[in-house]
Amino acid sequence: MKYIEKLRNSGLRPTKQRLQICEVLFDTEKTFHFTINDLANKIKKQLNNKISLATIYNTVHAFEKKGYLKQIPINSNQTYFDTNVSDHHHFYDLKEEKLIDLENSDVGPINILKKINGKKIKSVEVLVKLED
Amino acid sequence: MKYIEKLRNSGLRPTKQRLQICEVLFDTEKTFHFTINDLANKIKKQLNNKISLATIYNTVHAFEKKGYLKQIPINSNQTYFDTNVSDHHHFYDLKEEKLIDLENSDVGPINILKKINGKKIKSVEVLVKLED
DNA sequence: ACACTTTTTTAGAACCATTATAAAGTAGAT
DNA sequence: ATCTACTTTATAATGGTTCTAAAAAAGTGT
Ligand SMILES: [Mn+2]
Ligand SMILES: [Mn+2]
Ligand SMILES: [Zn+2]
Ligand SMILES: [Zn+2]
Repeated sequence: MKYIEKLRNSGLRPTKQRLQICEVLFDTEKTFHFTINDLANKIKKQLNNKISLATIYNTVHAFEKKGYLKQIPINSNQTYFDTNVSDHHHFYDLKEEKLIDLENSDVGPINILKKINGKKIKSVEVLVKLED
Repeated sequence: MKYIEKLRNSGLRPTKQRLQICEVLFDTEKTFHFTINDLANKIKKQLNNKISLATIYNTVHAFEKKGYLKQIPINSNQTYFDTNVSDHHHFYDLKEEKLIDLENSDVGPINILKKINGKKIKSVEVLVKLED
């Protein structure tokens, strides 16, 4: 299993549940955006065994903390995550309620001119809302 | 009252509660960011009478719909609103959990190169996360 | 002022995503 | 095999937000 190493190196024990969640999240060609609910459904469909919701939450948060997932800042009652952890931006289609990746190259360089004393920039994220 | 007209023109009846919320929100020199909970506390402190939480929610949503308030896209369990409805951006201080305005002039011009068929851009919002 | 309609406020219930709990299970070390 | 720390799990609790439906207030016409 290719994820055993990855988990071990992160100080996470490679349990059956974590490995299966890795498969669902990272064994795809393309990266994708999801909510916990999306992920739970995907797991139910792809896997024959059940993983408790608490474990899904725990695992997603553990992976996020290790940098294998990113949270996307957006106003929604559910939290959105991204398997694309590269530095990039998003369209948000208001009608469809869907996120679309916007690569850094699709956005001109962003230069933050204002400085805040004693603070440094950790990330710069652009959200472009779309309407019809 | 200067807000009576404003509310009438928006098709909102100028009730005592709405006028009082207007005072708390718009009678200040500076614009500010708030959650519903912040606003409820502010109302409790500034006003002698009580406004029910349901009315605060209703009013904030009504004002947002009319464009007198903006929702700020951010990952939090609470929804953040802004009395600054101009086109602008935000710093988010992760340690202090505070938002700071970032005027358009503090950010270089943003050019979204990618186009989505049949959709047009409604807004472009930048969130700059700050750490120590 | 009064009657009538529509909108608004309100307390409280309901909703529901997320987090906490604590007991049972598992992984890794010795 | 034993021990210990970590993990999973079902379930309860939490808490922001929305819903409900009855009372109050606002607007309209007379
Ligand atoms: Mn979360
Ligand atoms: Mn809201
Ligand atoms: Zn993305
Ligand atoms: Zn602002």
